[in-house]
Amino acid sequence: MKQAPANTRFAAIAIDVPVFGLIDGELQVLVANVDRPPHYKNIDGFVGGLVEAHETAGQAVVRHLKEKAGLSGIYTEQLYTFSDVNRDKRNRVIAIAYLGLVRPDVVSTYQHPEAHFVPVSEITALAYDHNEMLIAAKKRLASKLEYTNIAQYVLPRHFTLTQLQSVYETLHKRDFDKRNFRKKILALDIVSETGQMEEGVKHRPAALYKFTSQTLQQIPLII
Amino acid sequence: MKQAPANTRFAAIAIDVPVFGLIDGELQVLVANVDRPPHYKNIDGFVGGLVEAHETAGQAVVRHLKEKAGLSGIYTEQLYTFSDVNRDKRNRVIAIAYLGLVRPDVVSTYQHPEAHFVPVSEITALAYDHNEMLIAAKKRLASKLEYTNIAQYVLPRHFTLTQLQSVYETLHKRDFDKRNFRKKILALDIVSETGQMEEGVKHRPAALYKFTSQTLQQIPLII
DNA sequence: GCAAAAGTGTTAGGTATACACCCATGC
DNA sequence: GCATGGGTGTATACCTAACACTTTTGC
Repeated sequence: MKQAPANTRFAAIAIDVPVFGLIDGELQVLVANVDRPPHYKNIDGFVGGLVEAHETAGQAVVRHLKEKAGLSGIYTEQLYTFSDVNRDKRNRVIAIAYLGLVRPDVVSTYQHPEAHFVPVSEITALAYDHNEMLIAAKKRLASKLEYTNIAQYVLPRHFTLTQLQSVYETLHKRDFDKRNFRKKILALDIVSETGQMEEGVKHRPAALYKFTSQTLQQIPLII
Repeated sequence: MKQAPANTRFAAIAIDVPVFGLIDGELQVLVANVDRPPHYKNIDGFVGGLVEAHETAGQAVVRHLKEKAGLSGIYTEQLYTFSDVNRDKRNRVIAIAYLGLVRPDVVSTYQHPEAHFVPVSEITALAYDHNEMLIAAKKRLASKLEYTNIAQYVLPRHFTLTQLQSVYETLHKRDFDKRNFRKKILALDIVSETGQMEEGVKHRPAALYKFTSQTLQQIPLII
């Protein structure tokens, strides 16, 4: 592969990945400490890094998530490309943002020297333009819930209908009627019973369900 | 603005814009001749070009549309970023694709030495990965019709309800019942009568409508 | 008066919403 | 036996879909 003429190569290409997880009805996002004085001193930012000459943006996402957050095999999708001239105050970096999702067991057992999950509600200032990225990512997630089976990527493989409902309630900031929610979800045939029941809970155990398709599918209108 | 270290700057950044217009129930797209031997000889591709050091991707879109297609003030939105290592066989170029839309009068009077509109149905091989871009762009347009007022950008400012219906029919490749379509659109309050009527048609003149909001709005479910 | 597209209402079936009580388990 | 969340049905209002004829204009 030849390189483009040097004067056309003024920018570095980065990927950044807000990774969301949902625990106890609270939306969490993965952040890492950014410490690049003088502009970014001891401030949180999403996990990300440069794209290299031999890889696609998607491959860079996989690599950086593994190296900098110890995450692999998680759901990601491209979100938006941020190209403001001063989005990185140090030099010109174009960032291809991705949305990442992890299941609750990942969040609750997460241990990593560089990165950690924090409730989105506690996020204040982030490095670069990551606050803007966060808004775009939350919006994308909430909207995809309505017309895809994306909820599966923030749930355990086997889950109760109440857990599923809680995903919708958390991300849409409103409550749904339990009976109506169940009727709708079951009518859509996007989940099926596993035959298993919850165990070790101090109330009546719930039936466990799974998504019928393990890949992202468009659903004709969920909520 | 300092530059990033040279070894991180291996790629050029480009924007590419499939611009759609709708004429007589046929979807048209703007292409220009690409002639960059040996890989791309005399083949069509979308209008686009490099992003420069001082501008955002959005600004590059405005500039290239003006310079290479004589278009300004048209609707555009970011679509997807293509980063395959060999998407441009000559050297590494990352392309931020945008979707562009023009009104019918633009398509029907369009004259430009470098670019021209062709029916999407007649498109075969395009340069670079532009066939893939075309698919993504058509999909985006069709899907945004369903939950936004984006149709306005492919219609005259004043249009008949039949013209509006025809936009939906063309992009969804199916027919709608005229009475039901009108009821639905009018109930949504996204268009209002202008008070004017069609002129110079050899049949009963239709009432002319306009969109109540001239900016892109989410609509609670159109079709 | 004919061709061409505009414009308009009703009915039936299905979907969405609102709403309250009994059940199974752990402690 | 009590606290906790699991699980279920019905009635009403609303929305969707199917369907055909009359009106206005240009020629």
